[in-house]
Order: sequence, then C-alpha cells, then structure tokens
Amino acid sequence: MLAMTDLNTKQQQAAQFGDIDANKGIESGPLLIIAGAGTGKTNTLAHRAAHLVTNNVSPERILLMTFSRRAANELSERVNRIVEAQLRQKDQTFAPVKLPWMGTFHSIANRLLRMYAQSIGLDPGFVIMDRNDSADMLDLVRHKLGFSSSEKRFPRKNTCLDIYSRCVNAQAELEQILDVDFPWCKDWHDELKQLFKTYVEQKIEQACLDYDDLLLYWYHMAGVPDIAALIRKDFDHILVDEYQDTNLLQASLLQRLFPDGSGLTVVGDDAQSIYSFRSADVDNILNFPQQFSPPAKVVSLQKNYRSTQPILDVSNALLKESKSGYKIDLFSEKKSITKPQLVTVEDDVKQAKYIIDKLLAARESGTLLKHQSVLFRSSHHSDRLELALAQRNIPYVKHGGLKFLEAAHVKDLLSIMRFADNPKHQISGFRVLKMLPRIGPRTAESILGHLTQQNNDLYSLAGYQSTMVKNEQWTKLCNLLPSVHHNTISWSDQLSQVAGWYKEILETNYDDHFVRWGDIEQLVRMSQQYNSRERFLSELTLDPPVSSGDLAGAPLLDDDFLILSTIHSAKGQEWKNVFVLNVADGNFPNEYACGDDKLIEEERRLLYVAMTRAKEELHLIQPLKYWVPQQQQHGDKHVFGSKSRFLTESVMTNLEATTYPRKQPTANEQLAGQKALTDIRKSILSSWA
DNA sequence: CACCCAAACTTTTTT
DNA sequence: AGTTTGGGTG
Repeated sequence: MLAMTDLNTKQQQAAQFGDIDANKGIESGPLLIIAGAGTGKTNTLAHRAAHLVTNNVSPERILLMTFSRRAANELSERVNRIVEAQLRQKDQTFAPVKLPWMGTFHSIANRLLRMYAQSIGLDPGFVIMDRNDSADMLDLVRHKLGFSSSEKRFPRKNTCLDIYSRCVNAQAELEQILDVDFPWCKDWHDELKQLFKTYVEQKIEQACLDYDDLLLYWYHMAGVPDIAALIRKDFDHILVDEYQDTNLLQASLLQRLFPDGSGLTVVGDDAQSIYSFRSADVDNILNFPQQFSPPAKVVSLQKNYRSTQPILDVSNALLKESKSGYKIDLFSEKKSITKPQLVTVEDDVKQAKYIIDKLLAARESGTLLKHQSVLFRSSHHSDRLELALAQRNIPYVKHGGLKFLEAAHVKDLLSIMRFADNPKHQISGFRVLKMLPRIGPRTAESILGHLTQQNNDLYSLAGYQSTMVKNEQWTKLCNLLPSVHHNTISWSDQLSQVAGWYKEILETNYDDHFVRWGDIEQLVRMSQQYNSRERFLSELTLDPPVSSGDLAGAPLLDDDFLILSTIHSAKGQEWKNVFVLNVADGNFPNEYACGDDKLIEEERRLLYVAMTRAKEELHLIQPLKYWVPQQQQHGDKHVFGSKSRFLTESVMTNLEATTYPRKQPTANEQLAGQKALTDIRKSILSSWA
C-alpha cells in the first residue's frame, strides 16, 4: 500500500476506494464523495487519480470531467506531482503522467463527436456556435417564420434560446418548461415549437452545433448500443468533479454509458450547487447513490483546511436553515476569536469606502491585495467600487462579467474565421458581409443565396454580380476567404491576414479602434498556440478566455492586485480576507430569484459559497440603501433594502454586527445634558417688535 | 435598400 | 446602460 500521509482517513478512504484487480488495475463500484467547501477536494481527487495510475490503470483509460478548463489543468498538475512523489518513494523513475481525457463535459463531447462523426451522420467539420451565434440564428429563423411582425410581442431571441436550452438540458417537454419557468410565454407554445423545429433543421443544414447539441448528440450517440459499447470499452474509470452542477442530460448520458456505475466516481457538494439557471439539478447528487443497486458508496469530507472555526460556524448555521440536502457540518482546527463581521453602511459609496479602508489597512499589516477579494451576486454590483478603486489607484482584476468573446470586434474577427472555415454557416457569413459598406441585410442574404447555389464554393463569391459591392474591400475578401478555407495561406498566417483585412473596417466603424485593435492583436497571438483552425475555433468557444478588455492595461503591470469576482466565478477559490457586497434582500437573494422555494434555496447556497471562500476574515456588508440601475418609472434611484432574509437569528449569533462609519454623535448629543443655552425664537421675534 | 436616429425595453449567474 | 426595434431619409 502506498503511503498517503498527507490525506486524512476519510480522504484516503475516498482516494483508495475499490479493489486492486489483476486486469483492470482497480475494480470499483460507484462512489460519491461529498466534499464540503475547503475539505481538500482537489487533493483527494488527484490522489485518487494517482492511486489508479500507480496501480496500473493506464492514464488514457481514465476519463476525467471537470467544470472548467482551469480546474482540469490544476488537477492535472497535482496528479503529476503526487505520482512523481509516490514513484520516487518506491525508487522508480518518473515519466510525467498525461491524462489525455480530461476536460469539461462539452469539450469531451466535442472530441468524441469528431471521432465518431461519420458513424452518426454528422459532418466532422462542424462548427460550434457560442450563445450569441445561437441566439442570432434563432432570431433569423423567427423572422423567416414571420413571428416578429405579430401584434403581440414574441419573446426575445435570448428568451427563446433560454427556453430551448432548458428543454434540452432538463430533458423536459416544452409545455412543462413554459409552465414552470416561463409562464408569461405560454401563449406562444405552438409558435415556439415550430421555431425550435426550424432552428434544429437549420443547424443540421449548416453543420453547426450549439453548446446544448454537444451534450445532446453525445447522449443520443450513447443510446446506440454499438457505439456506447465502443466508448465504454475505452474507459475503465470515470471521475466527475462538481457533480452538484450537472444537469439531467449530463446525468442521463453518464447513466447510458455506465449503467452499473462500475468505475464511476462523482465528487461534489450539494451545498454549493449554484448553477440551476443552466439547468443544473441538485437532485442529481442527492439521488446518485440510489441510482444503483447496491447503492453507491458515500464518503463525506467535513474537515476543513481553509477557514477559521468562526467562519465555519456562521456558514454551518446558514446551511442549517435550508430545507434539504446532506447539510454536512464543517469543522476546522484553526481557532480564532475574530467573528465574521456584518457591517451596516449607509449606501454603496460608504460600502466602497469601507472596503478600501479595510483593504489598505490589511495591506499595511502585510496582507497583499491579491490575498483579498470582493465577491458579489451580479457583476454590476461592483461598479461603484470599481470607480472608487480607480480613483485611489488601487489595481484590481475583475472575474466574471463581460467576456472577451462578447466584444463586437472580437466577434467580428471570429465570424470571418468561422465563415471561412465553414461556408455553410450563414450566421457568420451574414455578419461578415454586413461589415462591408453599402451591404445591409438584403444584399447579404442575396449574396449568401448565390453562395448556396454555387455549392458553398467560396471562389464563387467573386462572381457575384452587382454594381453595389464593387470595391477594393470586397475584392480582397473574395480572395481571402477561399485562401483561408483551402489553407492556401498557412494556418500560422491566417489570423494576421484576416486581421489585416479587418483593420480598415475597425477603423471606420469604431471611435475607439485603437483599444480594440489591441484585442485583435492579442487574438492573433493567441491563435499561434493552436495547431489548427478547427481546434482554435472550437476550443475558443468551449473555453473562452476571461475578460481581457484591460489585459494590456495598467493593472497587470502591477503584480499585486485585488480580485473582484462574481460568486459564480469564485467557485473553488480562496482568499485570506473576503468582502461580500450588498447582503440585503433584493440583491441577496436577488429579486428575480424569489419566485419559488428552490430558487431561494439556491440563493442561500450562493451566500454559503461566498462565505466559505474566506480563510481568516469575512466581512458581509449590508447597505441600508443602494443604487438601482434605472427603473422603468422614473422614481427614486435609491431603494431602501431590507435586511436579507438569510440573516436569521441563528446566523446572526455567529456574526459581529457593526456600523460604518462609526456613528458620529449629533450636535444635540454633543451638547447633551446642558440646558438650552439660548432660545433663538426670542431673537427672531424681537426683530419685529 | 442602407443607414441613422429616437424610442422602448430589459436586467443574474456561464459551459 | 446598452441593446433592440421602428421610422424617416437619401
């Protein structure tokens, strides 16, 4: 038996679960690891992977699915270190372990689908659409079906996509989804159904898959016995991280592939399930054990290595208030007399001031900015703070919120690449053509029609007859697209060539083209890291780089900076000091999430996630009034928030309530105890006497 | 038919 | 606040 000295008993139990088997290395039934916040989940998972590898399970037969690419990389490094350490103990030589099958559900789906494309009637050159593309395509379909000109307003494209996505991911009928989640769209049931049908047809026609399709196709592929058998045969072990955030579609495809659960390990914490808007279903993890017979083994990790006990006390108290779940109690050996703070401030200006005060004080006493963070429910909550930070010249980086790929110019450039890659993909084509001056929706459509007639041969673009489009930009584009498509231009030059063409458009269309060009150059550089156009395009949509508008800006020149993050993006992270903004009803829970109990429960878990990020200091900030980004009616822009419903009595006993700034005594109080010094009324009266 | 401007509308979180 | 829609102009 290998020494696993740095694991506690429970962790070891989880890491080593299963019997050593001569053929398969390790033979194990289904296993569920409930890993509370900060209980060493990644370490345990990495040890489990390492345990498998050192017991002769070959690395390429392990399928490891994580929530994000970042988590995957971290795990990979950890596995490597552990395996190395263990082999060194046994005096064996170490060759780095590569776990080739590691990534998000979506990226694994992408790989498998390309492998099996031919067998399932899928164009192996399919393009992956991001959410925006999908929404645009739906919009187009909606126009074609004539739903946009109806008397009553048809749901917006993004709403439509949300509805569609939920149907797919929750594996439910449209009617049911409308009833539960989109009751205001119920009247449009028939039209929506037709819309989605046409949308699916369009996607097939244009050889493109949206995010949901990646899972959906995988799920259907797993339903074909021959293919399922092939896939199953390739993997001895499947480890799924963040299982609490999987949706029904993901759970069902796992079940199809590995019906008896052998070799299946899932890890998660139901108390941290915060992705229901993406159709994640906590019931997946709650019901996991009973899915099998005999039921899966459950190991729960409760010893926390991150936070001080007072922080865990308040977190535990919060969790106890929820209506369902495993409700594990976290405990820690880190004692402290400092209770987490609940700070009442007047408004968001004071809130920002408080944070900056505390933040700088902490830095003075040796805590770097990057060991502190500010967390919030929605990304605009930090607006006021960002302003204040900028004024005080405090460098920060914001996670969550606007994405690199959502910037118009980046979308422009990528759509040129996508169109060149797959001329059938009309959404990109449309976007590309409309960039040109004097080309609007109608002309673009007509050009695309011409292209379709010519079998999507990009060379035929030059033959499009029109007096309108004859200009140099058009001619260049007609040459550029086919040379990219047929790789006449080598891959390493493609992006810079395309960017070169786009520069002119950028300069005429945007005032701030200078800043935007920086992003384009960044993109060109990034493309060099991928070895083909196809990989570049799919990996970029599957794993979008975090916000980058200010990537070249000042903050990164400084190596110490504050982290601002939405709670969702803070998953898995930890900081010494954590500030949570706007802990008040309306923001926390969010006013849009007060619909039903399930949503409220999730909001509570969100606060739980935020609290458990802190190692030493936790400040919950409660503004008495806060800014509401312009309501329909022009009323007061300030709204008085009431106390968050999550701060119940039992939670409050674990918090120290303070006020900031320390209340100044009023003038009357300062003079308190003295008799009236004078009566002004007399002097006023006297002037009329 | 393209383009520009004004008015209306909608808000969370993200693979 | 920033996007989407509608109307008017050239």
